[in-house]
Amino acid sequence: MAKEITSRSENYSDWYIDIVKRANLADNSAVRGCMVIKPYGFAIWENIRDQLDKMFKETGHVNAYFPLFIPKSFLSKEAQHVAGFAKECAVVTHHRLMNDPDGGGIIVDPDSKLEEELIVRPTSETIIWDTYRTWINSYRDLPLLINQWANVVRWEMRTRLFLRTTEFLWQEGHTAHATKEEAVEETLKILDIYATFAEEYMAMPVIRGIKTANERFAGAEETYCIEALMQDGKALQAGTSHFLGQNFAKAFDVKFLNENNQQEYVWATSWGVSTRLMGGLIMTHSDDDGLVVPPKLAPTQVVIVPIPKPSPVIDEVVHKIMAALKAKGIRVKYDMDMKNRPGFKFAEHEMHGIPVRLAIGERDLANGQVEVARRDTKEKTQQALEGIEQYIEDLLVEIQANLFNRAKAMRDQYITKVDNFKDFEEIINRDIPGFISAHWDGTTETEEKIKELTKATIRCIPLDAEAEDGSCVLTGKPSQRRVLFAKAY
RNA sequence: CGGGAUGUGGCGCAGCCCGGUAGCGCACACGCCUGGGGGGCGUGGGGCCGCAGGUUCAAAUCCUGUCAUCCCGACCA
Repeated sequence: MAKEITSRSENYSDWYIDIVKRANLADNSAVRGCMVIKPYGFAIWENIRDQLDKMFKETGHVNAYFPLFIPKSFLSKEAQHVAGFAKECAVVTHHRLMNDPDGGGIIVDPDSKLEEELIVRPTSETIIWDTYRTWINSYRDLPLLINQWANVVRWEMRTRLFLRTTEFLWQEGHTAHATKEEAVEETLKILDIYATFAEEYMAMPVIRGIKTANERFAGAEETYCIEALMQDGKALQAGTSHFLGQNFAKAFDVKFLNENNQQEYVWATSWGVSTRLMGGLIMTHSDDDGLVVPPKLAPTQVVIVPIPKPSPVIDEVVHKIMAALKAKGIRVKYDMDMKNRPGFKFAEHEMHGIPVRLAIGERDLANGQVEVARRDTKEKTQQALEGIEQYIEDLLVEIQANLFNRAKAMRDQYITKVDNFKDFEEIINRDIPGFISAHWDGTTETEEKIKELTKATIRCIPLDAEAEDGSCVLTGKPSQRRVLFAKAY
């Protein structure tokens, strides 16, 4: 049926790439590892961005913008931070080009070498904390709750559209607080926003948890995360919120005067989600017919297809329906294209994941009906034209809920409790491995050993993990709670 | 950086072994017939065969070099 799209069972990776390209989300670019986000993909990203932005602002955050370039010396001020990012930085060394005197075209002018090289930001903690030093003097300046929407560059070895690109778009929040308690509270508040957004808007169920020391952000005291499960049984880290302690305050000498006139270092957090969410969105809901977008994030929620093509009598009814839907705040589009036939249009709209499609022909009009097709179940029904806007409003709510419930049922089905290493290996090597809930002795050595043996990593220690005495699935040493393992993107 | 593969109209590919007018499908443009799940017929436009050398009367094809991309590993949001 669907042309040029690999089925999930045939090859999940190819399926993913086919969806991204055929649904016009993104393309590879002339620059290795960098993608072009196409208008339709960007429209979805804008909806993600706008909703998150609203949630940040509702919780007291404001937006600002910091430079793309970071002086090399800044990056090295926090030891762990530089260790974590040094291997994947793009560096600006010159600022001018010239004609090659030997006729070889344009070359870098060797005389334009920079005194100090500039790093293209892989993340902005350093430049931001260097700036905060001058902004923060007193406890009255705190808390400082700033977010920025930006692009960052991480020179990864292997890239995949949306999931891992050399340049990606994200938001990064950087907050400063007077006390540790307040900073930890902020970290958790953001984690809650991320989880709420993922579940209520993306319809993507997530597990809230804490990263192990091994997986922690470079320079953080504690990293909290939301982890989602994709349809192929691999985990996707969908967002992280870091409690940075006083590490960056100390590295950049950011102190404030407390109420008792004493100097103290500031407490910090940072947190981010990226265009990777687009990958999560695709791999949570889409099927072999194309993309599936939850109604709340769909650029177009309802598309109307005239059968077989626009005509004055059909147009008139369509415009009435559109007005009624728009009055309810529903994003609706009339497909007036004259070139393609209905069957082609149906397939195209399904490929783009539009939640609801209406088909209207003169036959329907004679019956006072319209055909309603929902993208999530592919169900088609005839509905009365009268009051159709209410039916559709309710249907969009139902689709949103159905997508979440379906994804959650799948996710829950693929969380397996495991108590010995033989079972662990068997589960992790299934076609759809999913999460493994198992005991772990708490050491990095064991974590690394398990990764080496199975390619599974500890995705997180769930925040809601109950205390339970057990023994480590690999070493048999005592453990107080289960952690979640999975193969990850 | 190790292993494998590929570069030919916008996209997907054949042609290469065995040198001799650059082809097919899709897409695109126009016309007619169609029209409730990716229509049919016809006509037409579009190419330094990745790049640079070499062999040859003659190179997409053979030789040398080079660049790029993709896949599999190690690194990661």
